[in-house]
Amino acid sequence: MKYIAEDLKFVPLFSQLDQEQLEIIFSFSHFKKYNKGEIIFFETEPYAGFYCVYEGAVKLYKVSREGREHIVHIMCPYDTFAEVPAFENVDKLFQNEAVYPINAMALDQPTELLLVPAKPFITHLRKFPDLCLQFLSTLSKRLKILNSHIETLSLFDIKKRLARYILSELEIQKKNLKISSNRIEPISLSFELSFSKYDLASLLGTIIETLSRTFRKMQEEKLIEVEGKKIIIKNLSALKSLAELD
Amino acid sequence: MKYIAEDLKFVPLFSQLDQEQLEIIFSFSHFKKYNKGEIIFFETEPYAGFYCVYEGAVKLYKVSREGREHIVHIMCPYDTFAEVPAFENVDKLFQNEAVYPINAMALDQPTELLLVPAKPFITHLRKFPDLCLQFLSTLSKRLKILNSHIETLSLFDIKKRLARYILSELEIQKKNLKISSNRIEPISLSFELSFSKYDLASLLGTIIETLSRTFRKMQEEKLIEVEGKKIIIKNLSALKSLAELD
DNA sequence: CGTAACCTTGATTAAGATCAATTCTCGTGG
DNA sequence: CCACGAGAATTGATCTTAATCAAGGTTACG
Repeated sequence: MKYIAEDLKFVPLFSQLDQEQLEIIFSFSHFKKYNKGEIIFFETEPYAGFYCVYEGAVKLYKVSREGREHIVHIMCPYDTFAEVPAFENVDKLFQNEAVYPINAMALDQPTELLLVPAKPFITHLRKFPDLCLQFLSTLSKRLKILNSHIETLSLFDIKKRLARYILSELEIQKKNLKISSNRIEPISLSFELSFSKYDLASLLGTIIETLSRTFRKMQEEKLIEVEGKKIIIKNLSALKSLAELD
Repeated sequence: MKYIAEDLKFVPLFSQLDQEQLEIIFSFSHFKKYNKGEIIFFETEPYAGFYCVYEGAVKLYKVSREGREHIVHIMCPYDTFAEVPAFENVDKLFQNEAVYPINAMALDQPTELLLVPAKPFITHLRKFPDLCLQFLSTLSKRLKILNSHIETLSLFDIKKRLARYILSELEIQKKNLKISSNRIEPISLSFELSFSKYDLASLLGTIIETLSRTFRKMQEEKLIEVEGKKIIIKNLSALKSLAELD
């Protein structure tokens, strides 16, 4: 698939920019294609720039010395990631001392990303005050997500974490429905996992065996039903109360 | 104590601003004093603006329904906090729908904060492109800290978390020494806890009993020595290797 | 000197990780 | 079309870590 500068408009980060500004950013950026399981960058690798997902999905994850993996984020189309080293310390960036702070791996078969090289981008950024504000908003949202991730890890057990995850997926689906259809559709109480249960376990800060047992418990309690990758919500209000979101 | 506009210069966030800009921000901001244990704001409370610590310390924390508390951040002089709702969604902000995302409590007896009201601030922000970039850098650093917090919670046991905390305190001390003294001083291998062990436990995602036991174990292994609030490092390299930072 | 907050220590329990054995699923090639 | 094998997922038994419960000790401070 061939993309053009206008496609950048779908990226929330760039949605406020005019055609000319988009062309500038597009001119020094380039597309990269990855296969499932392919590494995009490793932690501590020299920083080139930030990425924007066009197709597929990307997991951002940390690995402990013993090899245990924890997924911090899963990025979907039009999400941007790895902006932090671009802004954190501009001097460091221009001295080529910035590094990626995390590992990134493609999750889907054709994962297509736009790489926006940081140095030309930062050089242009001063000219686009609106883009600055947009970035502030994007980073603020990211901070909020990370805060809630910390809350989840430190205060909730696995069952509650899973309940929260299921409800958040439902929310995303609701939003997507609103965008894609103009007629009123009944909100579906089911969704498909878009990645393996292994990755879901890692996202929830646990391991696959524990996740499997937790799914079983929640099925026994008639909260949900699991068929392969499909999750069907059977008792929404009980799920909300379990997740402490009612 | 009486502060003037120039004092804002010590705040990294405002360090690049000129006198006139500082005066503007100072003109619509105001100081607030808190006693130890006093609440600064609760989660979900309507958002007024962000804070800047002048004196004392502030803990930012989440509380679970069962009453368990987890400290996400401890803010010290010249740190700013609660900027996120100002940037996250400007429309929401001006419709008075923004709320604080976390709880904040003063930790020290006289805690003095500057409250910068968000609406006038955002109105002015467009005129200060450098301040935007400074905020991007501040939020990026915060993101990095939160990422490492998540890594710590999900991949390290309590002993490793404590080792990491001790080493990070040593780093902060090293930095402060560099700033405050122009002669070369030997780097001290001890420091004072600046808050209670109860709060330290909560910061590390555990409870005070477990923290107490962990301190004892680390003393038995001759890694550190604990005398009240004073922590003395006895074996730095072993501590680094435990924290996986060597 | 007395009380409250802070901290330590021990015994017990519970959540979740680890280890190990199967089973399920799906893509590939014969 | 079936067989094979690899990766994904389930299940059970056991172990480890850290939380909970309970009691006592220390410190700070009016």
